[in-house]
Amino acid sequence: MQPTKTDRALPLALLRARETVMSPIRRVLKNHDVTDQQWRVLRVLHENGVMDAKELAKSACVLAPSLTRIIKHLEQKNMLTRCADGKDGRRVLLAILPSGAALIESVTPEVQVIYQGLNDKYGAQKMSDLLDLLHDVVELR
Amino acid sequence: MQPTKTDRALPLALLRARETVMSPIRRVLKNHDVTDQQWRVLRVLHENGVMDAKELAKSACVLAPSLTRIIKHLEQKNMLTRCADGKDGRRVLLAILPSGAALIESVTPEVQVIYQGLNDKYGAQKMSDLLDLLHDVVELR
DNA sequence: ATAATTTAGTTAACATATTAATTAGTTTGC
DNA sequence: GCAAACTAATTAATATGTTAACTAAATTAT
Repeated sequence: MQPTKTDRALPLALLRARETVMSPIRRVLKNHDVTDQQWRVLRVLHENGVMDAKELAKSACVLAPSLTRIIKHLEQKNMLTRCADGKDGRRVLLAILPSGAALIESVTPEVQVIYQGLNDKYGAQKMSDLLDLLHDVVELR
Repeated sequence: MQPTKTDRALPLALLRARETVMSPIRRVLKNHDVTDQQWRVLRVLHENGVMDAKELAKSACVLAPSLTRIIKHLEQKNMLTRCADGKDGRRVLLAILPSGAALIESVTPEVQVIYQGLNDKYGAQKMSDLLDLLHDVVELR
């Protein structure tokens, strides 16, 4: 194996796979006027309830500076609220608002269809194997 | 399987895996004053010789507008050259220059070490399986 | 041949990624 | 109890991602 050869380079393979998967999903998100990062943030918040910014950033896989801007943006759209933590003056607590939840619930079924098509074409077993291998990569950290 | 559950979502898993792999590599690249995209562009060009912008963009997995900017940047650093294609006035032909090649050759060994460590910890067989599965994802396109 | 279409590349506008520096609040050490 | 160290979040600066619009060159169709 030649790890530096472009055609067997892991980072590039991960990027290409992500592009393939995200491309049709992005079209759906575009129709609903959200970027995929904004969608990720809202989704995580929808699943987990109230979270502070650090937890949210880690779960949604966005960096803190990006999250600051995304929050600002989503706050103006009334998708989420920001409030200070009473116990720790540094922390910012975030919660999804009804219009944010409504967005999630209207987008999710459309995305489900795409995921299902992907699963059918790719194979459920392979998909599961792939997810396991990807999680193992993250465990190396 | 719940494709919309964040903890089994393929795009997020791909993103997280990429972060894990790229993070130490980025530190190396940072020391050599290149971003990973610039490095990818130079690497592909180094492997393939003269290419036009479209081929390069596809191989390096960067979008055309990004490539335009990256080329401008790398041209100013004398890492590559741009010249018009005689046969097709629209095309731009690109070739790596000695200082670009020198950069690749000085960075590659350091990155090799990181890849090797990753391979050792993760396991060569699993790595190969993962790359195969990722290539299969791209084939779905 | 020439108008219509297609293609390659660039530019524009906005959003995010990345690192570093900064600010404000909290904890630790002595 | 207070200075030092740490932590959470924001701001700043530069580079890239993403879509759309645009320009120029080449192809196609009639």
